[in-house]
Amino acid sequence: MILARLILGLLNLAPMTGYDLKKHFDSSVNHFWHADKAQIYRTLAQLVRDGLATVRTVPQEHYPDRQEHQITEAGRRELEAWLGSPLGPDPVREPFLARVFFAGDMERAEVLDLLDHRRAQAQAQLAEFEAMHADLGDAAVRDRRAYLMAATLDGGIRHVRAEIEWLDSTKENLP
Amino acid sequence: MILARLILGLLNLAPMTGYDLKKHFDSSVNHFWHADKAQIYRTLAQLVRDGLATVRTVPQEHYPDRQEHQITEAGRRELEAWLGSPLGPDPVREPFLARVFFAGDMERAEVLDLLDHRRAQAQAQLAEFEAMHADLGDAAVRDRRAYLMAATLDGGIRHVRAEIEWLDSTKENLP
DNA sequence: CTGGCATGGTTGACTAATCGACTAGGCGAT
DNA sequence: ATCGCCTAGTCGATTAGTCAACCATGCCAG
Repeated sequence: MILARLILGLLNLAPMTGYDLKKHFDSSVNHFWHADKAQIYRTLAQLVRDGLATVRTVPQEHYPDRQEHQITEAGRRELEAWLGSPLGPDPVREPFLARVFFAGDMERAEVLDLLDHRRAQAQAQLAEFEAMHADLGDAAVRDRRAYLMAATLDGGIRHVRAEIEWLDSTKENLP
Repeated sequence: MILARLILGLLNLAPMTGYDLKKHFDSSVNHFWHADKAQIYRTLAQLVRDGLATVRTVPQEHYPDRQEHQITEAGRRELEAWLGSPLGPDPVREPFLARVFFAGDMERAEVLDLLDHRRAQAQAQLAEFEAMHADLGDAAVRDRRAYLMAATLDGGIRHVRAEIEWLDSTKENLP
């Protein structure tokens, strides 16, 4: 599964708890992946079972203990293997395009409404991504790791922009 | 589930067998959704259980019988309800961006290789989509249903083009 | 002093999706 | 004659993902 790899990737940057991981999935990683917290904890347990990560309990004052997970050597090898493996075709899944595809029975006004709603959503997401991008320092110009992370965000932005342009053009010519 | 809706949408265009549906998913619908055949058959059975579709067996010469599924009135209402329902945020899932995000440990040449491979894939997909688009008649200018179906393909095309531009820009500035 | 929020984690039930094998007849090509 | 492909559909096993509840503690605001 891909989630196991993403978690390994994050653990490779720093040891983390499931809670930390969830926060990453909800922020820095959320423009290309989403993960449910139950699934994160279960995948983490599986990584430990498979020897790709280890846990140690770190007590804290005033807070619950942290179950800190660290990537192992085997885990690093797994990660490398994934990064170097051949690209499979990733299955497309665009629920919104699906709606549009089947919207032929709707009134013209309803279709316009649908497209407008989507546009508002996309615009909001664009603003969010652009704000995140602005927060990125200038390390991303020299350091390859930072550059690639920033690049994925840029990919998300271009992606959303393309969608907005498509929405506008689709509205304009709608018969 | 979304698949049930997509199947209803297709059945709304014409009565079909699971086999027919699978072919649609592998051709006209493949730019926004993919479905496994086992899942199609199971979902079809579920639609019948729920009264959203009916089956009748149509014998054929030289070929196995067709289990032809037709949408019911209740099915049409379901479909309409879906089309009119509020847009949820659809969870992003971009395995390729995920790889790039974690590719910081790779050599520069390896990263370039990864991006080039993806570019070749995207280019191939673009050619495929453009060929499909060229096959669409001119009905799509006047008829709303045809227009919207063509629009989703156009969306796919813009999407892939944006990805190619992103890949080029990412390669160009890679430190 | 109470309620909400953050930390940190677990469980059960369920739905969705994938993979591979299996059945079975007909067709055309080698 | 046999091999592979097309039509058409079914089944079992497994993985992935979602939803909602539940546990416990501590902090701060009202």
